[in-house]
Amino acid sequence: MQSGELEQAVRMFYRMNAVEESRIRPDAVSLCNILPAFAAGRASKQGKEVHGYAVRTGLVDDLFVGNAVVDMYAKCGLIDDARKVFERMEVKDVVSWNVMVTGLSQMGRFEDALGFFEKMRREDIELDVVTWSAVIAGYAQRGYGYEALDVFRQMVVSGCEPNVVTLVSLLSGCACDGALLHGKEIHGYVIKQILNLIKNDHGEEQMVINSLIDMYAKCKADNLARKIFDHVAPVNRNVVTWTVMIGGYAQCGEANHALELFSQMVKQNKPTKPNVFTISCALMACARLAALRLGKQIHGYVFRHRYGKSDELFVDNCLIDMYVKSGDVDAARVVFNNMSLTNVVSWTSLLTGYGMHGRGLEAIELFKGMRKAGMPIDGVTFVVVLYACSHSGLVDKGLEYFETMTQEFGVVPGVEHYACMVDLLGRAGRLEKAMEIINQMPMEPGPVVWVALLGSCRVHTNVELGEYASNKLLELGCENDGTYTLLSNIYANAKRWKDVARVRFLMKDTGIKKRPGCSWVQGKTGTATFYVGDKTHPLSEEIYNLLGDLMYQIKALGYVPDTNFALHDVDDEEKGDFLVEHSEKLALAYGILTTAPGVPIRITKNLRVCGDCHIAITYISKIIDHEVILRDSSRFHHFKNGYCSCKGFW
DNA sequence: TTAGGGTTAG
Repeated sequence: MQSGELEQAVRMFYRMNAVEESRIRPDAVSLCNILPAFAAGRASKQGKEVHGYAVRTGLVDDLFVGNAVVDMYAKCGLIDDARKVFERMEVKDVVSWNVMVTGLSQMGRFEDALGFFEKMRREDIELDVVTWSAVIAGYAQRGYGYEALDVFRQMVVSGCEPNVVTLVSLLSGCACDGALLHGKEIHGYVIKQILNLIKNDHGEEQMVINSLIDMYAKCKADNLARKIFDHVAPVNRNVVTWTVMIGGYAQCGEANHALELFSQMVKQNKPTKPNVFTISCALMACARLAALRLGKQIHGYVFRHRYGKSDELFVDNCLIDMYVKSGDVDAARVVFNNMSLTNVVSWTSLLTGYGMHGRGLEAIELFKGMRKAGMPIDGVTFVVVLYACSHSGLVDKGLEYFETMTQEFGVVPGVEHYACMVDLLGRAGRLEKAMEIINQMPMEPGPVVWVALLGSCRVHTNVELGEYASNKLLELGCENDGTYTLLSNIYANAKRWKDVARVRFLMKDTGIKKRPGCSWVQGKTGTATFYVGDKTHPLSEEIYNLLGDLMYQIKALGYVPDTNFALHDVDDEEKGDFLVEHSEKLALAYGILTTAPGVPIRITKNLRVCGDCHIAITYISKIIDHEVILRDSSRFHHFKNGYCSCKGFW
């Protein structure tokens, strides 16, 4: 409810009091008009007074008034008061029960809501579409898609006809865990219902179609989602239709498609104005791709189209995240500094940024500022602070924070904090101390802890501990390409080719494929993507020629190819050739060819940067007139004048 | 009178 409406309701209320004094009694109808207004405005004080009036006058015994009072208390968060009134009602109907079921569900007491639902069934109260929809929505909001689907089935069996609300709730539940994709008969049913809605010209089918698109996109069936999207005539698409499709692509890792669609949205003949949801989805896509240029354009769009005060905070937080992940943490800081209002997300996003870019000291300063500003410091804050220490090699500072987080802040370390400590010590090469921390853990070390240890074993070539960590991961059922690849790399590093072959065989046997390494550069005309040994780019010949030149030049400066990273069981000369073809080197050469002197080259890699590429790019940065900003799956590396910002902590 | 769709930090 708008605040104006609430004021109006309050005025009505005082007029009603005056009326009471003049002995003209407001009737049930007036109470049923006023109570929902107080419910919507969460105005429990006024609501209570009206309740008092209803008791004094006996109007509370009216079924509709009773229901409105219960609903008012429930909506104001006073669910126990709601329940007391409900219990005292002599005559109840299905609405009285429905109000309690939804009230409890929305107060986070879903178990109790289900208790009421069961009681309704036991007492043979005829359930209506609102009861069923409320329970389906309750499951859906908690991410229990299968349960929502199950209740939906029971509803259909009982003969109760679903409506738009039911379908929208069901689909939002199915979007959480892909349940609908496994229930084809329900799919058919939903489609039939939508067709019915369209045929009967309800005008509400758009909402169901939007939910359907969202559900498919969230179930990673983005092709299917797009099919439906394309099927909807452009005039019938509203801002949500666009947003769910853009957000769906962003979450499916199809950020390019998301951004194409965003451009299409704002360039239509009669454009649909993106709202904050759309903006945040588009910025999320930019952040994933590190698409700084497009992110800046969206920033410009936001600036020109001034969003409301309450939306500003949300959009600014998304902008900070976009700038941080696109490699421009200083731009993120400017956004932060210009915010009239910040919240914990704003601070944490920027803190993460300083961590990712290896600017640990600034992260620590920001953390101090966060305390001064009175922001809540919780477990998440410490994950970020420890991460920042870890990526800047601030081992002692990290150990200090780990000690004080409980003593000073009352935050008990969870598995994720131990994982940060293992990472912190591991990156710094203190593997024994990392193992000591693991042995001291009061809980079972989860996969995150072993992954952190395994990663460090890879960097610091510790075969024994690496084998131990990967065995632990396999015991925990983490049979993914990352575990096997890291282990295989550790063996290859130690020249244990038989073991490499064994791991590769295991991968083949279990059908696990290594994700191919892939790097991309944002050029003026779009994104150029490269895989290992890629020769598909139109500039391929120039790229390889330039790389050949660069290799020749840096070898003269002292660069020796680190063949440990080639990981093929061939002789060293051949390995050198494989190394030249790594995706990050190809991306860099393309960047040099297409970027004006003095302008930074921004590269993104889906996996961690290869050690040899890291050394090579450090050398190359001595002889080119560009800063190279490389984001890998772990952090940012800023290469300039023969130096990398990561200082070896990667 | 009661139920409903799309966003941010680790």
